[in-house]
Formats: sequence, structure tokens, C-alpha cells
Amino acid sequence: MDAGQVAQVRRFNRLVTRRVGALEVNHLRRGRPLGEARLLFETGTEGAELRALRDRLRLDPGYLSRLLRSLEAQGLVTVESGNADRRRRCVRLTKEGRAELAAYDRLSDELAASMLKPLGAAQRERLLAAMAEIECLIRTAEIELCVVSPKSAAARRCLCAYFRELAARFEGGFDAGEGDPKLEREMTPPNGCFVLARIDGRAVGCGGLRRIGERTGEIKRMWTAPEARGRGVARRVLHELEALAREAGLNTLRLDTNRVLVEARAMYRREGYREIARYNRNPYAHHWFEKKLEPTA
Amino acid sequence: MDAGQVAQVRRFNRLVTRRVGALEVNHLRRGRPLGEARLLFETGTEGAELRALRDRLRLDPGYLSRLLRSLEAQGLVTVESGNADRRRRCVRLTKEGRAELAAYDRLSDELAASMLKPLGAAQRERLLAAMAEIECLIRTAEIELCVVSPKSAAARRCLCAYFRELAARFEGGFDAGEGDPKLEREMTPPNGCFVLARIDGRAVGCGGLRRIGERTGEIKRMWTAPEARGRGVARRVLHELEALAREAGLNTLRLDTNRVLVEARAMYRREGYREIARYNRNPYAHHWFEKKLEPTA
DNA sequence: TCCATTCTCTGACTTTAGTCAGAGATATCG
DNA sequence: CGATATCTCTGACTAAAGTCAGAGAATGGA
Repeated sequence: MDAGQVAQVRRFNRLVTRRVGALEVNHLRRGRPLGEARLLFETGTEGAELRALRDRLRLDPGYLSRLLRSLEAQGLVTVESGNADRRRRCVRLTKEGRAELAAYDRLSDELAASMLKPLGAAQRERLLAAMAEIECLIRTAEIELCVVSPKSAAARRCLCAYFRELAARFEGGFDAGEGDPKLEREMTPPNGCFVLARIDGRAVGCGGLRRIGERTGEIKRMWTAPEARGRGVARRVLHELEALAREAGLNTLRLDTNRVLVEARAMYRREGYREIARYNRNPYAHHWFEKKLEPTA
Repeated sequence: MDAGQVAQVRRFNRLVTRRVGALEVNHLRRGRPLGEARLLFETGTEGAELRALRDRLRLDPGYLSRLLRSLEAQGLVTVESGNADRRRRCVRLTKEGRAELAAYDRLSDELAASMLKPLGAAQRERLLAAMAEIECLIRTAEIELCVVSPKSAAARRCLCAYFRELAARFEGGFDAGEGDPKLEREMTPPNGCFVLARIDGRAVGCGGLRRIGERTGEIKRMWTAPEARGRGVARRVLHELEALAREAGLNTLRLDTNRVLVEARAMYRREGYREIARYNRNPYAHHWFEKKLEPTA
């Protein structure tokens, strides 16, 4: 990554925190301390658990409590204990609180509109397109990867969604039953591993690795949630699996894929996988790939 | 401007202040109050006048003074009176201050790099392109227009730059002498007006309007500073002049231009000016344009 | 049932941020 | 020269943001 690129990002960060950030801070408080305004905003019409608010806004429990007392005193929110766990309390907006929130909403709209107003129609389109692009890419950059057991709840959800998708897309359908217990065992250490991709805590993709030879591994169960496609989730998962494979001393990775999964095939090619002859008996596979891993990442 | 566009801008603002803003604030303070960090940063290796710092950071004189005392106590800056006007004092970084600033610089670089790192090469390119686009458009949106006298200092500077540019670009050169006093008089109320475009307080473009008939006006002296081109400065100035013309009851605008000013010609066409036959004796003109103004903007 | 844990609240802080009214030094204008 | 304005500094504030320790209620597991 060269210095020019870094400089561009810095210029952008600077501009955007200056202009957008400063405007937000000054406009969106409505004569209220920023902390309270943010809290009101983050509570939303739905209400929220204190715990969630503390995590999202990174607030000290004491501080949060005090802010809530203040909002309560203003008649904007009520706090009551949750019904499942009575330690966890929930905030809800009162009618007045919802009115306040609506006012913030209007302000926020005005602020956004004021960024567009001075521009011509073509420039607006360009601005919006660029914003969408950045939004998408920043979220991509925020994909978190972690190694989990394929039996964990999140992993199971991903695998089920994956199987459902295969059943819908494969020409002859796909029957995974309850998955493949043997494969799942092989995707846990020491024989392999299973990687989950998360965005904002939500699982949006997965992929597994199992050893199939002395120094050969196989990639299985690569999947990306439909709402997260086009953000490089699969690519990141694949890189992670490759890194783990290298750590495990493997020098070759193989994988197979069905002919209807065109995007997947293109991705594997981009990532340096070469098509090879059939190496297994998977009845659903039409293409087989292999990549030699270089020892240093 | 439709609701979807506003929503996109809001999403973007939110994302960006959250991610970029929060990171900046937390990373770039190095155990120092944010105020001091910003001040150190804004002072820069060059040093700066207190006055300039106060304007840029919007600080109360008392507050600024106290922040400086604190930085002085830490041995990071020295404050001394300017030599021209001894009321105006200047801050300079000490050696330690420069080291601190360099550390901030490195942090800032790391922060930027961390946004790029998780992305692939193609995605990086896309991100950078989108950032450049937004930077450019936000700056465009920040162009301030104001009606000034063509005799004001800022206007004179623009006009001089304009004349110099014409002299350099016109095939046979251009001799404006001291400008055209008669034209300048006509570009002031009630016969016309002169509009200046500023970005961050710096004049970056201008344009004038004078009445040449009962309900006909003429656009003159349209110019954009080289460093601000491609941001729609001229378009905004032109729109402003058109609005002022409409207010003054004009229904037709004319203008002429030299054949070497290709960009200008393209811009006039885009803005609805049709090429017409010669309507004046300007020896430097090769193209003549006209636009009918609709009564409502 | 008891013990450790989790969650929220309160009180008692500290630090930052920001404001305001003078005072004193310096410059500018008539 | 004197009057006025500009610029910075100091002291005396207030408000907001953030921290910390401890108490009390609720929960979960041994």
C-alpha cells in the first residue's frame, strides 16, 4: 500500500470528520448535551436494553444511568425491568420522546439535504454513488473473522442457509440431510477448522478446511449470505483459511464446486486456484481446483 | 431531491462519523485532551499565528491561551510576539513538539492504512476513487457565493489572474491594461453586479453581469482559479448571475467567448446557452451565446 | 440453599470544554 | 498627542463528560 493511497485516505478522513462530524455535533443536539441526544437517538422508537446501549455507545454504567435519569426527568423516556431477566432493564420512548426523536430526524434530513442542495443533478448522482461505494467498502473492511466450531449455533445457521441455497440452485437439487457429521468432525482441530465471518456481530459467511492428505487440505462449505455479497466476504474467509492451512504445514489446497456456482468459480480463479482433474467422487461437483501455497504469507 | 437520496446521505454521514470520527477521536489524542491534540496538529511544523488558530479551530481567546500555556508547560511549543505587529503572537513547535507531531502523523497513517488493509487491490482502488470523488463534491458544495464590488481587493485579484490567463492562452495575446473602468462600473448596481466564489475564504472564481438592453444582460469576466477547476465553480457563479438577472427583470442573457476556451464553451452549452450570430465587436470573441431565462427559477 | 456472577444504581469524585469580564500591552487614526 | 481599537492574557466561573467504588437486586449453577 503506497504513501499516496494513505494520504488520500487521510485527506478524506480529515475532511469528513471536519465537515460532516462538526455539523452533526452542532446541529443535532437541540439544546441538549450531546450525550443525551445520542442516547435518545440510539434508543429509537423500538426502545432498547441498557446493556445494548452501553455496548453500542461505549458508556460507563454509572454515566448511562445518570443520563437516563435526566431523560426520564424530562419526560422523554421510561425505564422498566425486562420480563425475561429482571436485572436487564429496558428504555422506551414516551410520546414526548418520540416527538423529540422525530424532530431529530427532521434535522438530520435537513442536514443531508443541505449537502445535496448546492449540487447539480449529475453531481448529486455522483456523490450518492460514491457514498454508496464507500459505505459498502467500509463495511467490507469491517468483516470480522473468527475460528469457531462447526457445531456452534452460528455455524449451524450458516450451514443450514448454505444447504438450503444449494438445494434451490443445484439443477438436481441437493440433499444434505443433517449435514455430514464426519466432515464436521474433520473441520475441527487438529484435522482442520471452520471460519465464520461476521459483520456487526451478524454471521454473514463461513468456510471450512479439512486435511485430506499429508500436506494437502480441502476447502469446504464456503458460503456468503445473500445480503453481504459483493463485499469480499468469501475472499476474506478464503484468505483466512489459507493462512490457517499454511500454519498447519499444508502446501496444497483443493476444492470442488458445482457448475451453477459461477461467481464462486470466478472468485477461486481470481485467487489463484487452477482447475484440475476430478480428485474425488462428490456427485454434486463439476469443477475441481487446486492452489499451491507459498510458505510465507 | 427525493427521500431516497436524503436517506443515502444520512446513512453515509452516520457510518462515517461513527467509524472514522470515533476512531480519530480515540486514536489521535495520545493521552492528551483532544483540544490540545488538535491545537498541536493545527500548529504544524511551520508554526502559526494565534489569530489564525482561533479562527480555524473556533476557539475562545481565553481558552486558546490556556491550552497554549499547557502545551508550553509540557515543553512542546513556544509562543512569541510577531515582529510586524507585536500584539499578534506566534506559536512554534519545539523539537519535542515536532517529535510529538510526527508521532500523531504516524498514528494517522496507521489509521488510514488500517482502513485499506482488509481490502483487495481492486477494492482499494474503488475506495480511493470514491473518496476522491466525495472530497471533490463536498468541496464543491462548500463554494460560497457573494455579490461584491468589482473594485474590491478580492475581485481585483481574480480579475488580474483572469487577464493574465487570457494573455497566456489567447493566440494573439490579450491586453486588458488596467481592466475596463466602464465595464466595471456597469457591473455594479443598478446596472449589473459582480459575483465572487470562495472556498474556505479563498477567492476561487468570479463572474459579472451587466445590462445591455431593456431586458437583456451580458455575462462577463467568468473565471475559475486553476486549482478549483472541475468542481462546478463556474456553474454555480453562472446560476447565481442568472438568478440575479431574473430578479432584475431580465429575460435574455448573452455572452461571448474566445475559441481557445473550449471548456467554457462546453459549460455554456450544458447550461442551456445556444450559439448565436455575432452581437458585438469584441475583437477577442469567436463565439456568441444566448439563453432565454424562464421567469421562475 | 448458598455462592459467585451479572446488572443497574448512587454518590463522590476528576478532567475537559467552554464562557465571560476585565486588565494590560500594542497599534492605528485623527 | 490622545482616543480608540485590537490582541492576548488571567481569574473566576459553569456545564458536560467521564471514572470509580460500593451497594443492592436478580440470576444461575453447584
